[in-house]
Amino acid sequence: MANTRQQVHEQLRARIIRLDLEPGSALSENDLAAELGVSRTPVRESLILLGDEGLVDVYPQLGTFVSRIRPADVASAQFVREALECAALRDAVGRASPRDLTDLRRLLRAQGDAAEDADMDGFFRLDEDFHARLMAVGGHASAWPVVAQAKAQLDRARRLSLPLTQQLPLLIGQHTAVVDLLEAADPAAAEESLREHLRLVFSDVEKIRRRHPELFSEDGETPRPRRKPVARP
Amino acid sequence: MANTRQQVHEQLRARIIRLDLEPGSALSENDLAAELGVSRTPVRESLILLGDEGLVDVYPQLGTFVSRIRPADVASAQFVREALECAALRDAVGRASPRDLTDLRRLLRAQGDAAEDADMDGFFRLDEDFHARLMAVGGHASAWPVVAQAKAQLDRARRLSLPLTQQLPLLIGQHTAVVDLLEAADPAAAEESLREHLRLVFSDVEKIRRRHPELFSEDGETPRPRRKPVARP
DNA sequence: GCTGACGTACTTGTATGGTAGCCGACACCT
DNA sequence: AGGTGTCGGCTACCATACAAGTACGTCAGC
Repeated sequence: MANTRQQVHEQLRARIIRLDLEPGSALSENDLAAELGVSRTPVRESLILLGDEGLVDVYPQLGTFVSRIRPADVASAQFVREALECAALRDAVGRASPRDLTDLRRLLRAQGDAAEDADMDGFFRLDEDFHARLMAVGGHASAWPVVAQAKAQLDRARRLSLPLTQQLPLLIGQHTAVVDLLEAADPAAAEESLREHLRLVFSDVEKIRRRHPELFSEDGETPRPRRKPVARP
Repeated sequence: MANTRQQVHEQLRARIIRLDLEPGSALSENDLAAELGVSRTPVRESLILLGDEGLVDVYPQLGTFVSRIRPADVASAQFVREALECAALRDAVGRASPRDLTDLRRLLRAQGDAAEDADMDGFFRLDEDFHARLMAVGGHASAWPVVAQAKAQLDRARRLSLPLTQQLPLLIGQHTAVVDLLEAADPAAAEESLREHLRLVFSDVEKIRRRHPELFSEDGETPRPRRKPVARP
């Protein structure tokens, strides 16, 4: 990719979602530009886009900060994701070709392998591929970016919940159930199964919130972050 | 609002949706900066955001153009809007307070007045208010921006269909039906009524496509637009 | 008349300089 | 001691300069 801005944007986005950049930490245009070996311009433009996605908060003349996870945003993202994926699945039932089904089942097997190897990054990618493919089967691949943007808010917290590795087989089982019901052409049951699966992710986020409250924004908190104090002589 | 970028962004966005800036026309950073009396930077940053929304297409080293309406994008936007608004309406049934219902009915009356006065801009605003309020009643006000972004693709074409003014009472009637069924707490009928309403808008876009094909991107069209010829001496 | 090379004018992309505003630290006054 | 004014350093914002690239108009050559 020739475009510096896109490179910076993708890299920062990945780092934020991986929690490599911690919620609440400051992001200075100057520091990032120096660290990445580019000028401030593409960094700044990337931060503007990330602000639009809700992944960073920009306070003019004060600083840019990795946004803390806002419970209201999580609920909103979950609503968007659930509504879109379930609607797409309803359209997918009856439209799935044999090729679609074999591809989906291949993804399921790959997820099983990744779970056995404890390959978290691989499992995450395959999970994303699975859900994207499901929407594509319904003829709504072009709506996936909307889901992906909403998902970003959830994935930051989910990444922490996976060390509870014993859940992986459960997730794969739910995926399998969705595919089975899709093949059986039972729209209502398929949708309910998918909804249950997505809601499980939601409750995971709530668990993480209790275990890592520092990643979330308290309700009564002042929205204005503090600048880091200078070193005293 | 002190922020120049936001001002430029909102103004350009409004102009594009109003079709004041015609699909396919070139937008030069320099020209816009001169016209608006600001430098290239805020203009450029606005164009990046508009590109992210799908309202302009940026071709590096070639130019930036108001995007033609892509039928695939219209279908995608319609899917997103329908899924989200219908899901929100399902949640709204049974939650609507008397205050919600009176506010909604006040909006309906205002729409009737705007229709009588042939106040198109006013009717558009009230239509937007109505749908936003409907989602708020379901507790999903924060998901409205997602709908609004999808709606932008539809509204560009809709603006042309409204001179068929005789449709306005039909739209208001459908709005009224939704509120009636919401008050009657009939989720299935309310959802079906809203879906029919949204689909009508969708079919309007198709009508406009036949009457104004120049606003839409042909399927076999080369994606690379031509640069405007220079004046000869 | 037709074809192909080339120059020019335009575009967006990137880098850098200067400005207004905010916060924290600290001396000073009450 | 508690409040207040000022100063310094930092920030994002905006303006501007430079670089890389594309397409069109021109014109030489056939």
